[in-house]
Amino acid sequence: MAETEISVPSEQFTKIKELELVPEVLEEKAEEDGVCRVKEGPRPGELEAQCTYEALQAKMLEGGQELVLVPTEESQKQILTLQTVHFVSEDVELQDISWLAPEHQEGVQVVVQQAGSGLQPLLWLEEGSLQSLHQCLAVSGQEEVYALQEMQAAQVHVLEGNTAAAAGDSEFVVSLAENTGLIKLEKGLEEAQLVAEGGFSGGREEQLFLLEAGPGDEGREEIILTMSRLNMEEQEDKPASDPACVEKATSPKDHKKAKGGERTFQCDVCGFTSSRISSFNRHKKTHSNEKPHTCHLCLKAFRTVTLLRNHVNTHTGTRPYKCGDCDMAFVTSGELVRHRRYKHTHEKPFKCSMCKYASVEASKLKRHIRSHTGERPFQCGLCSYASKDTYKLKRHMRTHSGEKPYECHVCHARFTQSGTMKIHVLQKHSENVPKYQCPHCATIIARKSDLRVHLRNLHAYKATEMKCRHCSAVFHERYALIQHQKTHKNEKRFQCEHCSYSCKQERHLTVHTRIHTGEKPFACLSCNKCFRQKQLLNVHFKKHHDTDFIPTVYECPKCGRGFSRWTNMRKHSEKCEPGQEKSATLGEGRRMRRRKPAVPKEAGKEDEAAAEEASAAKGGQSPGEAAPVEPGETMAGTEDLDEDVTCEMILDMMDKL
DNA sequence: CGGAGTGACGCCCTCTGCTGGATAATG
DNA sequence: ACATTATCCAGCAGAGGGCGTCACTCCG
Repeated sequence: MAETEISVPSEQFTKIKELELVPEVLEEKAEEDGVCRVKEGPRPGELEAQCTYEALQAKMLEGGQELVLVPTEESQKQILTLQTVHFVSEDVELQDISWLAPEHQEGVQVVVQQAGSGLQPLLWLEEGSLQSLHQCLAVSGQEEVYALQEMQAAQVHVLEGNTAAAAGDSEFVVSLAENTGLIKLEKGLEEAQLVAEGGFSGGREEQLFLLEAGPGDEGREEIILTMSRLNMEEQEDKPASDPACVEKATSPKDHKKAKGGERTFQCDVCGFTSSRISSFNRHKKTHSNEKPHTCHLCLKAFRTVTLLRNHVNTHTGTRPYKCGDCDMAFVTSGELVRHRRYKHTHEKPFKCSMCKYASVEASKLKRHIRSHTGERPFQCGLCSYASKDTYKLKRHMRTHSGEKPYECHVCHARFTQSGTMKIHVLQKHSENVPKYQCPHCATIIARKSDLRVHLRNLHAYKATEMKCRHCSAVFHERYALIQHQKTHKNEKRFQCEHCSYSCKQERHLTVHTRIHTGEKPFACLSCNKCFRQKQLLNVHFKKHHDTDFIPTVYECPKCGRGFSRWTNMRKHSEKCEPGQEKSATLGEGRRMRRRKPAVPKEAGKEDEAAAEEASAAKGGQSPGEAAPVEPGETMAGTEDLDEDVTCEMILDMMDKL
């Protein structure tokens, strides 16, 4: 006897699950396949009639799990999902169609096509006179194709989402699906069992069909036939490895007489013993991968009906376990208990032995312990990064793929993490943006993390002393140092030895001192004229020796007179007679040539600089006085003169020149 | 046989904090 | 004009919460 069991590959399960068998999706897929959809499914009792087609096309879909039957007359589609089958006789020849009655062999073609790594079963049946389902239906395994007639018994689940079961027992309907029917087409031991489960006898013999209807709440119109193996315990020729015939698999020596004369059954795998055959059978199934209970929506298989029901509930949204303290509801009692621990009782049975951490779930404690041990089991395949859990690795992989799944709904900027997007929206597009006040100073910072940087940089205690650049004071906190140095800001601490001139910066005093020394270190290469400052030399050179030089001119908006300095123009403009304004564009003075104007930020600074300049001029001599020149030598502090002072002086010189 | 309880794995989320580039302010 | 510094901002990772799902055992 041959046995073929088709397991549902996880990949396929995922794919089908993603489709969720939503009608629209299925219709799309149907159009892609060029296959029409059933608009109204057959009633369970009409299975044979529905499966009698003038031309029947059956092929495996998605990894060999489905047969698509395409009737030509009604342009309808049925999907047969084949699970596990058993065969009465020895394996049949793949291309052998002798299993068909001679009168039906004409026009039938059985083709096995190669697909993927293995022999992908692909069955095409083209025949015009088949009269019944069992004649035209074959069952394919991983590498073989068999006729339905070769099977001793099989279950065929006919799922029809929008059709009420014709004869479904209410208990059975509740236990598997809302609309479930069962056709029993074979007499035997299974009959009693199936009838007990809500089946009913159909009109055929030698075949066993279980017809299931889908939930019917999603408007599904397609029909899915699911074929799965029945409990074949009574078959004599079943292999010992078949978990369904565990009693057969247990040798007679395993049958022991218990007290009172009852037999006990011992598992030859783990030694488990039971006096009840039902318990023993159930235990034996734990050693096998047998999953006879298949979800008709996603084809996933389960070992027990309970598991299947819980799974189906995930499709239907049925959540029997409702929380008494909130509106949440769950599929299983375990989920409810866990939810209550998280949200209501806050019971955390799993406690870390190394810290105070406690969790609701053991897996969370296990994950937490990795933060102590440093274990990083999840290695990135593209770099050296390894994470402590799968999600972090998945999140990390976005750095390689460039994926930015989170989009700002306002500006459509994209982000790699939801948290980043959230703070972006908060800071950029929200009205009440939270700010963080530094507890040690008046600084207000937009982000908490940046406040921490601020505290670290400005308010943290530094072991090394930080000296004031103006005096001998030392500080251990940078903010205190800065505040202290500001007190030196308006001090004119640099006093000229030769006159009453004083200034705030040493470099200004250096320039001033040249007035007394007569030093003019900057000589013009074209005319040998010497200057105390490099900038003055540059201005001279541009004005007298650079033919391309066009000086910046600020025009008075009232009279149009040109000034090289904006401040001079403004002073003039204030005294200029009104009514002579040329144009509105000259309201603030016209700039020429100069791209970045030396417009002062504060008028006070301008006045302050002018006063300083006046002070320097008052205490010294005229700037045109000659001084010895040392070729190639530049005076320190003259190349980076403060704009507030030096530019004013230079521009004033330009006006004078 | 079914339900409860438990464990395990996975997924997704939030909160948090650090980092470094960009930019503005300042000297 | 330039250098330095503070703040802004997105990227990224650590840690943990909460739920979905399923397998398994125990018990009535």
